[in-house]
Amino acid sequence: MTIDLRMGVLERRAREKEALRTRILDATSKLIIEEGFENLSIRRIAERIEYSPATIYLYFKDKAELIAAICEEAFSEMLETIGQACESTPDPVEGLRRGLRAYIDFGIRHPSHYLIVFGTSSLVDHQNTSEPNDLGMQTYGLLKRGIQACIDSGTIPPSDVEIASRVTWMAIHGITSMAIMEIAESCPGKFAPLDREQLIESGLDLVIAGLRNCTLPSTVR
Amino acid sequence: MTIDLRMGVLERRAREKEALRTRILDATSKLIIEEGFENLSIRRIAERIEYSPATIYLYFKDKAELIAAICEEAFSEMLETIGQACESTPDPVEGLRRGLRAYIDFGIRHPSHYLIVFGTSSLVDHQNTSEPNDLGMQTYGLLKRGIQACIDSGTIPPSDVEIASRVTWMAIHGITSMAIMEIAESCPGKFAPLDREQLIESGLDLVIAGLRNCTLPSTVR
Amino acid sequence: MTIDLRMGVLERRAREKEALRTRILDATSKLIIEEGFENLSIRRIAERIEYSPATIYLYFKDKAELIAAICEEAFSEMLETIGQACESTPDPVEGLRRGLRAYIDFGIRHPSHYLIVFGTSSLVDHQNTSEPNDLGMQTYGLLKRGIQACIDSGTIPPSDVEIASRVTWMAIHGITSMAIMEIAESCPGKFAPLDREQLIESGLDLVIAGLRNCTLPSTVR
Amino acid sequence: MTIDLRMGVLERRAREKEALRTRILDATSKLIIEEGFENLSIRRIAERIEYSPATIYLYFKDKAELIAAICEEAFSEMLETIGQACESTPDPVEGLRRGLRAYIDFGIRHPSHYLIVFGTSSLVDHQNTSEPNDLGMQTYGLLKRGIQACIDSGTIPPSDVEIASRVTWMAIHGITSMAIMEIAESCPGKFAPLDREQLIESGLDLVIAGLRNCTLPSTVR
DNA sequence: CATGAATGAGCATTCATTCAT
DNA sequence: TATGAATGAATGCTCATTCAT
Repeated sequence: MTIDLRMGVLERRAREKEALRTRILDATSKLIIEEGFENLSIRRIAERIEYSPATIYLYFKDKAELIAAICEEAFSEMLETIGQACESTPDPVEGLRRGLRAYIDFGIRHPSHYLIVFGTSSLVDHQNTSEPNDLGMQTYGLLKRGIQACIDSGTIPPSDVEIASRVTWMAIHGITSMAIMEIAESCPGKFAPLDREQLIESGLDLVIAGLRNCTLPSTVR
Repeated sequence: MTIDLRMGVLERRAREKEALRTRILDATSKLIIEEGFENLSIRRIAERIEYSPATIYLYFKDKAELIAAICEEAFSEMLETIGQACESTPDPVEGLRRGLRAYIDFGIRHPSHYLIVFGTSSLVDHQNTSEPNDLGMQTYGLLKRGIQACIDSGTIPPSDVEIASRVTWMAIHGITSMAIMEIAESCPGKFAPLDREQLIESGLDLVIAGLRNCTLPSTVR
Repeated sequence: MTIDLRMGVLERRAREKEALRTRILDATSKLIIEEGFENLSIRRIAERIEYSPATIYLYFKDKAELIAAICEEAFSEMLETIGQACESTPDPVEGLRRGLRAYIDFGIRHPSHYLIVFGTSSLVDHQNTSEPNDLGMQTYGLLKRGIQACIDSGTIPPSDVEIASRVTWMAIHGITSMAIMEIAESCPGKFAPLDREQLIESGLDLVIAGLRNCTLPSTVR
Repeated sequence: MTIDLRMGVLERRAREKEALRTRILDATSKLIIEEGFENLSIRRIAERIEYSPATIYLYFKDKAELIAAICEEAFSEMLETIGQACESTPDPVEGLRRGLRAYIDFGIRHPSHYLIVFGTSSLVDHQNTSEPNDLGMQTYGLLKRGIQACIDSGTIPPSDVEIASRVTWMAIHGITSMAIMEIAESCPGKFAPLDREQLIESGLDLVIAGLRNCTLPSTVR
């Protein structure tokens, strides 16, 4: 009985601990979205959750670890929504297209998260992060599978799937990050302010048409 | 002779001054690549060039001016090399392709310049920069002209040139920034380390094929 | 008992916190006297109290708030001691005189506080301070009431009380600030080092005699 | 003849040197008036005279020496205008009054100079200045003489002239510095914005009436 | 478990001053 | 005589982080 009680206590404690961890992550996410990554500070997070800054260090070794956790969260959501999009139709090309679109939309919905993970300013940080980032790989795997399905169905010409996937990703990344940049309303008026939706759809058209009509290498060099 | 000597002195001084200015710019560039734009500080630059922070203010009014100088440098060279590439062949499609390739190569050769200007970390700064950035517009003009030439020659289907250009730029930007990210050797081993040259050429193939085989909108929304 | 202990801890902490706050204020005061208001810096204060500069920001939002705290402290004590002095006698003229003397003495006792509030180096700061400074107004109100009482009792000729008060204040301010300057032992030997007490009393005699024998304007221009 | 020529050259050089010194002083004075003492910097002065900052050090050992020179200049003008005012009438009381008024007016006309010399923020600096400041003493001498003349003519009761002078100076200093503070438009609306002219004249009335009707000590303690 | 208090390191910028030329 | 170049020291302020309690 004593043991049972103790387990109950331990359990509750574990749950509470987990709950605060989650609150920290949520607050951080919101802060990033609302005030931008560069204005994120431990103190601001602490204020938000109404705990002291020191408390955060009980849950995360340092700021980097906290951000890494955020990225994982982001990746996880990304993986799920893209996965759903891909599977929402039996048509392989349409599935691929929906997956790509989901990727872009994720970037637009979570610009800071996207930029933390794929933005060029994250160069340094990734170097230190040695872990292979499983979720990212899984997402990329989704893309590869989508491309493969198209090849298998004969809708796009056969080629090395690794190359085709990477090339597709590059282009889609360009669309995504430019879309994000325009959200941030930078370059105001520099360029004709085109309709974002139209631009994204055109971009997808271009990529899909490219994939269908271009013979990519069948072996990597 | 006195005059000659004096002129010599003045000249040497001017040269030295120019040399230090260049050293500052170079150090800044390197620092941005190595440690990220957000970790750039006057003090770090000063350390790098082994001068005192105050010295930098002898060459640039403030941090903003220093960064602006880097951008201008970048744009100016970019415009020139791309222009030359475009004009190096009478074939419009080949000209377009060479221009795009020159764009990518510029990014690879001057990653920090590229990232400062087009990288997503520059979001904030561009907002403040009110000037329309003439050189950037001119470069973009080159792209539009290239696309238009292809349309005129019937090699790519007619469409709104603004849309076609922007979509192309997005995709090429994706290729460029991903290429840069790999230079920086981030994501080490995360993905199969494909041959960069092959990747870039495949990307260009994809984009060109896309442009040729895809009917983009003929009017902006 | 546990509660008692905890309360003890909390209390002690509160006391310590208050103590450091006071140390900061004192150090600031001294620094202002010794090195002048314009040489006051957060870092110097920090050195003085042997804490890090950052610590000061735990007690005061910024430099302005720190200085504001000093002013409030000053005004508050000033108001009280002058008020007591005024009321220490039923004779209106003697009451006025004692109030003025209390004003001068306050300045001598708290030279830096006085100088921050009324010194000419505070020109700039007051401009920014939008709040009407209630305590200062109340102190000035004391003076006006004192003058009015004298007029009412027929001991000084009737005149506009605002003018009489301001003129009195000007003269007393002169006495006070000169007395302070001599405390600081500046002008060493420039002038015959007269007895301060005698000087102050003579100054008060002059002002009171002036008020009694001079017909000041009865309406403001 | 050679000697003559040389002397001519030397003379011209001396004249030129003196001229630049004067230009520096003038520029400094103007800068103080226009932008305030606390914004005075060697570089700003250098810009004004279109010489390099280093040049200023050829004429003045350091900033302090330059400012000391400015003060002397100011004192010198003060002495002259007050002297003229005193002598502009045979009536000793009126002469004294005019002298005091000239003092106040000088302060209003050259607020920064006045504050540098008599302001309380100059505490520290005066300590270092060991020289007895002859011009200041002479000006004070003017006041003493004025008071003495009044005593001699029987218009103010006999007393120790040193005490009477100091007391008078204190009061007048109060009027002057408060007038200056209002020029700087600080304390905006804190107090009823009385007419300055009226205030000054009333202040003088008070002081003169005080001197006439008050028996100050006849011996210093 | 949580935190109040404290801090070292960092930031952009300005200044008086020096010194070789 | 004059100066261009350079700098050490200073400014107010913020932040991630630590640690005794």
